[in-house]
Amino acid sequence: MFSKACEYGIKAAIFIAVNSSENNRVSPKEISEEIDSPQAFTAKILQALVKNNVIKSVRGAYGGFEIDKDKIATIKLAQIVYAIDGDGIYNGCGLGLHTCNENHPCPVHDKFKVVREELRDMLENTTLDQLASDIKSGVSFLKI
Amino acid sequence: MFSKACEYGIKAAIFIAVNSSENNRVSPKEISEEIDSPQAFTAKILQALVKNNVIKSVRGAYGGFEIDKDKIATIKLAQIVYAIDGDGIYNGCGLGLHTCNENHPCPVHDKFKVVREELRDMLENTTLDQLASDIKSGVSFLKI
DNA sequence: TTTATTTCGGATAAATTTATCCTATTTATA
DNA sequence: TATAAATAGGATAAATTTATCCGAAATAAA
Repeated sequence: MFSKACEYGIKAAIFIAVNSSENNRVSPKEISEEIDSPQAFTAKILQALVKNNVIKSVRGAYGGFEIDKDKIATIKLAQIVYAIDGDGIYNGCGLGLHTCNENHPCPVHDKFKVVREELRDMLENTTLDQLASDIKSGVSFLKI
Repeated sequence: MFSKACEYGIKAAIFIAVNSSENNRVSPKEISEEIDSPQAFTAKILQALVKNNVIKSVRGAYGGFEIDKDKIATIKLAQIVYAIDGDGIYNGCGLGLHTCNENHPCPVHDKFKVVREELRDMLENTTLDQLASDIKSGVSFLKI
């Protein structure tokens, strides 16, 4: 469904959110250990999230990644997916047609629309704080 | 959502269905031209569909690919996707966790479940003849 | 101001997916 | 039986995604 990069990005953002809510800045090393991902690759993905204003980086000694506490509740899964995988999941044709729309639909256009709307809905109505709180309470997990 | 191979596979199967309903056997060349896909790669995908009993191949002169007329209405999109992409889309974790289930869920487990069920539903309730008839009536298209 | 720490970013490598090529095998027809 | 036409399948190449490495730039603290 999502690229590996996007999976890492989502998990990393959740982990950062959990820590930022406790005023704790984290490094790529800590992140990749907690979410079980390759460190250098994860660092690249973090850069993309920084560029897209999903997370904040602080360079230099005692630096790391964080999210403004009061922003955690406003960040949607959709923003993370968009930052890493782009808008293909929303706008791309299910069968890869270049031109696929109501007037010139691919064979599964209508059927896919339902699924895609469901997905879009989910991504746009799920915020980082919801996901982070489940991690904090031990209801959900970031690895294994 | 699906791999390129799977996209080609779905389109190829629809094209074969359209032709088989008119007692017309088709070649990889015709198929790849009609669905705008690389010929040799498409041929490989057709082999996978043959192995999984989605389509039938006839070797030798005057050979080609076809689907038993009375089988077209029974073939579900799900079978094609399974033959090419496997069951990852059903069973895989949205965030790539090896162990992700009700007892040990990833952060988006419940939210994803809804989308995945919608997708599964769609794939298991869409048959080749439905898709083929839209192509025949010019309502939907296989390329551009 | 120097040093240690840490992100940034470019270059490169490995793995996977996508795509091509060529030969073997099969089969209908002459 | 010989021939031509067609799928099967292995080997290989190209493209993309995933992953690693290393030096440059930034920054806090000594």
